[in-house]
Amino acid sequence: MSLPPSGRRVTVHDVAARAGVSQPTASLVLSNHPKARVAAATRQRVLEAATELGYKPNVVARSLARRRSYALGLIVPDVRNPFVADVVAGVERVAAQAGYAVLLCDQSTRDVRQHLDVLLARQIDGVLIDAVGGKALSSATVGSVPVVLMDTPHERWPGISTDAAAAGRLAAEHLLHLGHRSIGFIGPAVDVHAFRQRERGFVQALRAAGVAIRTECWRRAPATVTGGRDAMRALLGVPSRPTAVFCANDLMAIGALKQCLTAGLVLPRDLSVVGCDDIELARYVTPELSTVSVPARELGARAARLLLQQIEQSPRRVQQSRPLPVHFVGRGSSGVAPQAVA
Amino acid sequence: MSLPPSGRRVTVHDVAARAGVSQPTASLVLSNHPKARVAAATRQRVLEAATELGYKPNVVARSLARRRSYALGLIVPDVRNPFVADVVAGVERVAAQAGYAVLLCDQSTRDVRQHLDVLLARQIDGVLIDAVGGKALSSATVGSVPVVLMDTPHERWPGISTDAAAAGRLAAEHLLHLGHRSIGFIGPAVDVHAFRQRERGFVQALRAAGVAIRTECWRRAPATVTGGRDAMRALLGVPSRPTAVFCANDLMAIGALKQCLTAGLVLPRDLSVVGCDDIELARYVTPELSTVSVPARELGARAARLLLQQIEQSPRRVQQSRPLPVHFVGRGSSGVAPQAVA
DNA sequence: TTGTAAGCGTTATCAG
DNA sequence: CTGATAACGCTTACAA
Repeated sequence: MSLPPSGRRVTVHDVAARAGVSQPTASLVLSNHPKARVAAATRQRVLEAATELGYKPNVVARSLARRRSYALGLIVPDVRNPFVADVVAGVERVAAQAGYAVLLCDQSTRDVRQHLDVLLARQIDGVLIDAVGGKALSSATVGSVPVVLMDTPHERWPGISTDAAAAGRLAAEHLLHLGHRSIGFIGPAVDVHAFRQRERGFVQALRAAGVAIRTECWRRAPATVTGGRDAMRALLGVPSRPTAVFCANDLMAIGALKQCLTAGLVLPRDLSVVGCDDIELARYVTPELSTVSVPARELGARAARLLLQQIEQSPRRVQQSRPLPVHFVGRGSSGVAPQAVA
Repeated sequence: MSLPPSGRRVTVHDVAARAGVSQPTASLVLSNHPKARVAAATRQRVLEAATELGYKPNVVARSLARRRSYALGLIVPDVRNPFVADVVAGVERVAAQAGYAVLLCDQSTRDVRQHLDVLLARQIDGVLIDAVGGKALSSATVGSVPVVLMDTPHERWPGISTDAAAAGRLAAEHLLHLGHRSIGFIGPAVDVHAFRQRERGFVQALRAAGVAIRTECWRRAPATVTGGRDAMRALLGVPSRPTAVFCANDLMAIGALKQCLTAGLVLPRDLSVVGCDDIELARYVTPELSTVSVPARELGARAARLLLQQIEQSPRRVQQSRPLPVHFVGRGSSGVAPQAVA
């Protein structure tokens, strides 16, 4: 029946030959171009030939000719952070449904610039960058490929953000409402916008309430579980320790929580801990983590959609969308402040 | 100084022109081919021209010509599972260092076959598939591209696995050693080799010890936190419930643990729970989760290396490597069996 | 050592 | 409606 061309993969050429049409004609019907004006009979023959031969288009060749790769770059800080994994999942879904491949780039491997170089060389149609440090972008060169930033507002490129300042504020208001006045903070030193804003929003709300910032209760640590744990260990050592601590993300908060338990504290009686992100596991630690819920998946999905829109209706002006709303989720790790504060 | 070709990206052609050499010559030095015999002076000129123009190679064009894309496909069940995220991180690192891009494919989006079709059309140089159900592979067609499977032994393709049977066995031995005789299990129904083997190893060890399998204590649920939670809820309802439960992964175990606490049990006094994977957060739940440590990152890294090896020294015979060792980690969620068992 | 010519598999632009 | 012909940007013989 079919003539499997020895060895080689079957190309449009083979299909055309078998259907008895010219190669470009075959191409026309196979890439079912909207304005493909081709006789029904011919189209039929071509399609038959294609299925008979088991024709699969070569996307690389197509990319070269069309100067479109139908691939997206996705640069993230660290896939192993559950929040980031959610973002990735959101991106992947939207991209796949639109027929785009996702090239995953983890910053633990190379820095943003290097990743961008690689991605550009691969002719990706657009790039998504999640939570990158401010400086890393300034020197970045992307030519004319669309970029969409996640949680990193930038004058040059559009982006989708979550309402990080509100997240900090909500955490502060919650703690203030519970009567806390001696409050600590644990966050990373990196220059990542979302983290800074979370901190800012937190600080501003405290200030607005007339609560003094105790600098000795402000701790910097990597945004990881162990970072949170270590920072909390240090924090528990300061004289007249705070009655509540806000951590810049849930991983840190979970580490901090654990450290408290290890130190024999009873939560939230002795100390309130509040996180940020609301990763799935936040409600599975003990006590359950009070936190600010941030829509990670949605962040990824929206960013991906925005990018696709940029790519496909290219020179359209992009209206800056408002940040995705966050909301506080009260659980067991936070409670009313101890009455007696020296 | 430089002549930035209007609009267009700069190509080898531009570089050649500027250096006053033929285009293929420029290509030769730029793709620094090992056997590129080209005069030092010429090479120099070409390189200068390249940097002056800011030349970046077009990987798509190169891929078409070389019939090699320097890209890998990575198909995973769900990036949001921390174990999987670790695997992904391992793969990404190795691939990036070797100059390969990683196309991430999540099975929550499409099934394996569909992902494979897309990947093949993109001319990827190889595919990594993690923990796929047995049937999904049988119908898969990949032509001649190398495939490496993770935790999914298969007659047709090489792979790297973790010692899943040992994992189950270790969990069983631990519980038996603690005196448990009435033991339950929570695992997914899916036909994924690693899960099956964990269960098998567990069952065999129990049988070997003469412990009867109580089928009413054998629960199927999705391999997620909520799956584990729901299964445990059901399990707590059975008459004369088991004194210990093994969960096929840590997510399920964490869900199960939580359900126990919610139900007012005191662990490990009332019930012992053991997980499998040893994700980072296992030691941050309360009580800390006893589990079997499985080297996720290493699994990903090894698989990636094996795949690269297959790609680069293609027809070399692949020696099947032995499974990656696992080890038991005793923590607070498991303890000696209650003396009195009706 | 270098340049010429051909090709990788598609798509796009034209005449016929 | 169809079929040459020419790109797309790079690699790779093979001559010069």
